[in-house]
Amino acid sequence: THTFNIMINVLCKEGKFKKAMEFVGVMEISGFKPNVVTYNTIINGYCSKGKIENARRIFGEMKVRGIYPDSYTYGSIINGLCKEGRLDEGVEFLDKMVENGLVPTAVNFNALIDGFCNKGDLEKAFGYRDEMVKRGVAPTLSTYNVLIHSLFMEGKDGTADSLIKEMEGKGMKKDDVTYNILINGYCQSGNVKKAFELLDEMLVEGIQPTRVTYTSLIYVLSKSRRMKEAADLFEKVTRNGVTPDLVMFNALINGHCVNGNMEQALSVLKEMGRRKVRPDEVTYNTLMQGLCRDGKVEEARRLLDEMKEKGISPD
RNA sequence: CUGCUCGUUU
Repeated sequence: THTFNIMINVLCKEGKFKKAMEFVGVMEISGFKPNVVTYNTIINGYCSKGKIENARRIFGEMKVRGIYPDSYTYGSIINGLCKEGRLDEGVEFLDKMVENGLVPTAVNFNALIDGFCNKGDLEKAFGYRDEMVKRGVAPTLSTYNVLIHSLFMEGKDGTADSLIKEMEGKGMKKDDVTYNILINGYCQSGNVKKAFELLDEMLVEGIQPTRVTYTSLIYVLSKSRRMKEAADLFEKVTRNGVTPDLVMFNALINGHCVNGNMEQALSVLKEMGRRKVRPDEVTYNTLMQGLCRDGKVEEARRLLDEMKEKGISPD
C-alpha cells in the first residue's frame, strides 16, 4: 500500500488524476486496500490544483467507504480553500473537524493564518495565532515565517523584527525560509547590499542557501543592471552543485531580457534543454516579451509556434 | 507513504 501511495502521489502532483484513480483500482485488484493516506494524497492533489469540488467528492467517498478523514485530510481542504481566498469556508472546515472529534494542529492553523495574511487581513491572521495558543497549540516556525513574510512585505519591518525576537526567545532559530523571506524582501525593494548581508549572516549561521535564495539574488542583481554579477552567481552556484530549477532559469532569462541581451537569454533556453529542465509559459512569455521589445517580432512568432508544439498553452 | 510558510514573466 505504501508503494502504491507513493506512485499515486507522483501522479497527483503531475495533475494526472485519471491515472491516479486507475492506480487505486489496480491496487485494490492486487489485494491492497486504499487507506487514509491514499485518500489524503488524492484530496491534496486536487486541492493544490484548485479543484476543491473534486476534492470534496473524494472526501465524501472516503467516508462512505468507512475511512475517517484525519487532520491531513482537513488540512489539505482548508489549505485549498484558503489559497482560493475562500477563508470563511476554511474556517468552517476547521470547525467541522472539531465537531468530528479531531484536534486542529499547528499546520491547520498556519494554513488559515497564511490565507488571512494573503488577504491583507493581519488582524484576523494574528487573531488565529492567538486562537491557536488559547487552544493549547504552540505556534511553529512556519507560523512565524508566515507572519514575518506578510509584515515584511507590508513594510512593517519593526513588527517583523519584534516577531523574530519573540520567536528566538522561544528557542526557535531563523531557518532557510526565514532568511529567504528577508532576503527576498530586500531584493524586491532593490536593496542589494542588505540582501547580501543577510546571505552572509545565513552562511555564518550554517544555513545553506537554496534555489529560492539564489533566485532572489539573481532577480535583484538583474534589476539593478548588474547582469554580469547575476550570471556569474548563477554560474558559480551551479558549478558548486546546485541544480538550477525552472524558476531559477526563468529569473536568469528575464535578467538577460531586461538587460537587452536576447542572445544570452536564448542561449540560456538552450542550456535548459541540455539540463532537461522543461520551459514553461513563464519562460516563453519572458522571452517573447523581450524579443518584441527588441523589435524581433518574427523571432517571437517562432517561439510562439515552438511553445505550441511543446503543448504549452499561451496566454 | 499524505497536509502549512519563501523565489521567476504579465
